[in-house]
Amino acid sequence: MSPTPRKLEIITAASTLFKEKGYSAVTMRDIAKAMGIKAASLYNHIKNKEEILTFIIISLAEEFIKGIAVIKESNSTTVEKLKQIIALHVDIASNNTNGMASLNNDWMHLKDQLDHYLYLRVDYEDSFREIIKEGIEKNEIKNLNPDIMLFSVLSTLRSLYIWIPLKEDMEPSVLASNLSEVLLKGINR
Amino acid sequence: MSPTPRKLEIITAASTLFKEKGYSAVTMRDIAKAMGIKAASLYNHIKNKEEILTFIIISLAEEFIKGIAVIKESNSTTVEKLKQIIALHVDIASNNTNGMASLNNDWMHLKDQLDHYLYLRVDYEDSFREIIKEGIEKNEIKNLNPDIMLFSVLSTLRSLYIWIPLKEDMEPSVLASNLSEVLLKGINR
DNA sequence: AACGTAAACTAACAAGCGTTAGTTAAATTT
DNA sequence: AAATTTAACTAACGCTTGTTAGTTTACGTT
Repeated sequence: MSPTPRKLEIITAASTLFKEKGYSAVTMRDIAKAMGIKAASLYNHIKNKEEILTFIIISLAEEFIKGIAVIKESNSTTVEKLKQIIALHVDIASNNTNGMASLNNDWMHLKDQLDHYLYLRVDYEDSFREIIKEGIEKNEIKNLNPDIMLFSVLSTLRSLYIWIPLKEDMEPSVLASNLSEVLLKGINR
Repeated sequence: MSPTPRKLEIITAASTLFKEKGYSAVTMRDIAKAMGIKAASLYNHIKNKEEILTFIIISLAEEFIKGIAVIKESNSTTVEKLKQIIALHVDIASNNTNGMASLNNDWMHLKDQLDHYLYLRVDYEDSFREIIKEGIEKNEIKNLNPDIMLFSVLSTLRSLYIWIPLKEDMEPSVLASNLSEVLLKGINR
């Protein structure tokens, strides 16, 4: 089940290229060239191109699902939960900026696992929305349209992979706390 | 300079497909099929595939540049300027959800106009950052890291094209004001 | 020393790609 | 009525695509 080291190298090389040009524009020959081998050699380690994309996306999606499940079931306050979600995104995105690009932009090229991915995504968004709604009911956060709050925060978190490489000097923990400040309290004085 | 009606139909059809699968995964035969003609017929109206993408991206980018220039030079308060920027994004995204997908995800496939696009993008972000910094200096908004504020707000605004089609019932003006509330004042109570 | 395996290679495939050339039919202008 | 223009068509091109088959090379185990 768990990939061999060489397979992981292929996935890593592919992730970098997928981020630069998107899945469809990257050829097996591109991936091979980045590793200094020929395209046919890749098939000693992987089944096909789709398997690479599937691994990148599904393993990341499951990380998020596991993360939010723990947060949701904890007995923290809503604000604490939201901060934990922000930290979760900063953590995962920091450790895999390349893969996050595929998760965001190339999921529609999944075949076998497309339905599974869509299920995970809906599940994640539902959990997130639940936490927001609970916070409104308990009067812990503002009573605004939950979908708009979800959309606003999640859009920022999903774009982290673009900005993190531009701010390499910033510690993930610092980024997470600064982001919490902005997302939770706004920028208005 | 301005495209013929038929050329615009091609661009519109292409935009829809580009949003669904990304520029690289859409073939000229796909675009032609969506219009009920043959791929070769497209070339009576356009120079090549790249021209379609270039038109979609550059015309949108220039809309944003023009919009923010007006806002920046106005003598509104910082908070008013920020609300105007939010309204600008909601307006443009509402009228071209498909094209916004290419602007966000397919700009790297530009050739001739790639440099021009990158220039416009930097210019836009600089103007936006300027407005934020000015607001901090004038004590109109919080004194937080300007890059993080910029990143946070702009990520949400750039993702609007994904969410607007899911919320067709919501008026653009209502969306803009709700979004202003969330982005400016945060979700914490 | 012989064997087995892992991982590279060369060569090739069928399918699909963007694009061009030349043709045809209908609509518009002279 | 004749000439021109517009916008579709068929056919084909050279190239690239993902992938397969068969071969070679290097290395650890017997």
